[in-house]
This record gives sequence, structure tokens and C-alpha cells, in this order.
Amino acid sequence: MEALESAAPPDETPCTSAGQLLAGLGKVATRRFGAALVPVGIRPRHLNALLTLRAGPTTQQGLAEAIRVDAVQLVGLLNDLEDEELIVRRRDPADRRRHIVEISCKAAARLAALDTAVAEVEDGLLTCLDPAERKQLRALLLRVAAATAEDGPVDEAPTESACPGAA
Amino acid sequence: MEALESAAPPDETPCTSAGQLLAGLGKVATRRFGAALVPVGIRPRHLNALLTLRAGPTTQQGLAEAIRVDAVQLVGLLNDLEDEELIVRRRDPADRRRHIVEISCKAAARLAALDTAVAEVEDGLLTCLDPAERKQLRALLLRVAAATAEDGPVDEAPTESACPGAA
DNA sequence: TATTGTTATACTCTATAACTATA
DNA sequence: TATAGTTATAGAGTATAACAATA
Repeated sequence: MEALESAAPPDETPCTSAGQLLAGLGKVATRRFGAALVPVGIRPRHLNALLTLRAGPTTQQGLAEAIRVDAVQLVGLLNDLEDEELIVRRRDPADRRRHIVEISCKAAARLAALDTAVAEVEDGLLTCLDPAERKQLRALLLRVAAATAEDGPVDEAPTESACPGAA
Repeated sequence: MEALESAAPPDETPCTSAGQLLAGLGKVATRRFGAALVPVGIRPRHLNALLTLRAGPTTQQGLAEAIRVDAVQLVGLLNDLEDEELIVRRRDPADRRRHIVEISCKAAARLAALDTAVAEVEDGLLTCLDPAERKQLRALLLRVAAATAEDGPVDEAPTESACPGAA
């Protein structure tokens, strides 16, 4: 087997398309969130669940759709939060198959610490951008996120609401 | 343990800061790359290694720094690529502790298929953005990526070059 | 003694299939 | 029969520690 002499790069970009940048920065962001949340006592996977539940109670399926996590995977995730008494699970009287999940009183202090940690990571990631650029980046990312919403473990079209249970 | 009545969201954003958007979209991007690369026969972890090696031969340490992967983890990654005869490892005559890694001739066809797959995923992720917005997003992401370069498993300051071995 | 690459190990995250209970 | 939630299991990714060969 011989080695290739020196293949020229495809175009102008060395190896960094926007998609790969997203994938790479996603890892960096997740890693930093993980490090910052250690003192708070929660892991990255719990972050979106807690923040979404703060908007109001939901069924597990609703939560799974909202945070784009497989319903199977959500079980263990909620078990962690229940073990720490940060959430409450109770049966839905209307349909006893369903569990209604909501945030516990005890979670309030944690959520405050969590907000602080998240804001710090956010700030650390975007130090190089001024406020206008941050806003710009966030707007672009929001649009991309909305456009890729039909992806992931959930295949149902979320025609109703992205953040249910706020009633 | 009682349930919290209805805690109001922190500010205007429901649960989507730029940092969390990055983390979330990173997962989406990685998942899509993974799906698109199945027919090509490589996994997402190999992507950056191959694209970086295309710029020229490197030592394993140089490659590890360039793609921000732990040197330990890089071993198994390169074993995969070597098993498929996509790369060649040989001893550096100047320092026999080092391995020089380069792309094999056989990899050329794969790289072409890979470029196509990457471009398709890229396009699928950014459908909602026009060319100017894509350029804008990429520029912002590049800056953030450069600013967070001192993160990750590598702690050495990359003062020389981000993509070594191009000589 | 320090460095390059390697192996072994474990822990987290994710994906699939099969099960219980309710409808 | 279909749905909500659960369990079990296996795979991929990642991080740490210890080791061999070379400098």
C-alpha cells in the first residue's frame, strides 16, 4: 500500500464547513456545560429537561418531544431528577397510563444556581462576539434549529406547541 | 414533597440560549453526518481526521492537536482507518518514537464520496438560510471556534499552525 | 528522566427490543 | 389492538491510569 503524495484541499476551506463547525462547537459547549454543572450537581442531559419543566407540568411524552429526547432515554433521566427530589411524577387521573411531570419546590434553589452556571458558560463561549453579533448568531441558530425540528428521535410533526404544559 | 405551582421563565427566552442551541444543533449535525456517512463506510469520529490528513502527513500528536482529540482516543480511531487501508502509519526516521500518518491512495475514492455526503448534510442543515446568511453563520462560528481553541483535551497553546504537516 | 504511542478499564450517552399497565 | 411508561441490553464515545519503546 502506497501513500498519496499531497492531495490538495477541496476548495478554499481547510476542513471547516459550517456543519462541522456546528458539530465541533456542540461538543465544546456540551463539555463546558458539563464542567460548569458539576458543582450544581446535575449533568448536561438534565439541563433541557429542567428548563423545559420550569415552563410548567407535562406528560413524559410531551417532554420527550419538547427536548427531542427518546422517551426510553427520558425514563432514566427523570429517575435521576426524582432521586434528587428535583421533580415530581404523578399519574394523570384522566388517563392512568400517563405520568405528569413537574418541578418540585426543592428545585428552585438549584435552578437559580443552574441559571448562573449556564449564563457563565454562555458568556465564556461567546467572549469574542459583541452583543450585536451574539444576537445575530442566536437568531441564525434559532432558525436552523427550527428548520431541523423534524429530525431526531421524534418523527411526529409538532403542530401544537414546542413547549407544552404551560397551561 | 410538593410541586411548584408555575415558575415563570427567567426572561424572554423560553429555554434556548445560544450555548444550548450550539449544544443541541451539534448533536443534530453529528447525527446527520453519521447517517450520511454510513454508505461511505466511515463514522463521524473519522471525518475530521481524514479531512485534516488530506492536507498532508502529520505525526499522531500533531493530528491529535489539530482535530482536538485525545491522543489516546486517536489510536483506536487510526486503527479503524488503517484496517480499512485508508491511512498509512510509518515510523519517523528522525525520531523513532513518532508515527507519521498519511492518507493512502485507496482513500481517494472514499474522500470524494465523503465530500459529497458532507456537502449534502451541510445543505440539509442550512436549507432555511440564504447564501449570505450561511456565510455569516460560518464566519461567526469560525470566530467562536478559534476563541475556544484553548479548550478541550489539548492544553498546549497551538502557537504554530492549526493544520500542521502541510509541508 | 521525559516523550510517543499503546493497552486496559470504566463511565456516560445513545439505540433497540421486549415487557407491564392501562385504554 | 394500541398507547404510556418501563426494563434490559448492547453499542459508541470519552476520560484516566499504567505500560513499552525510544530519546
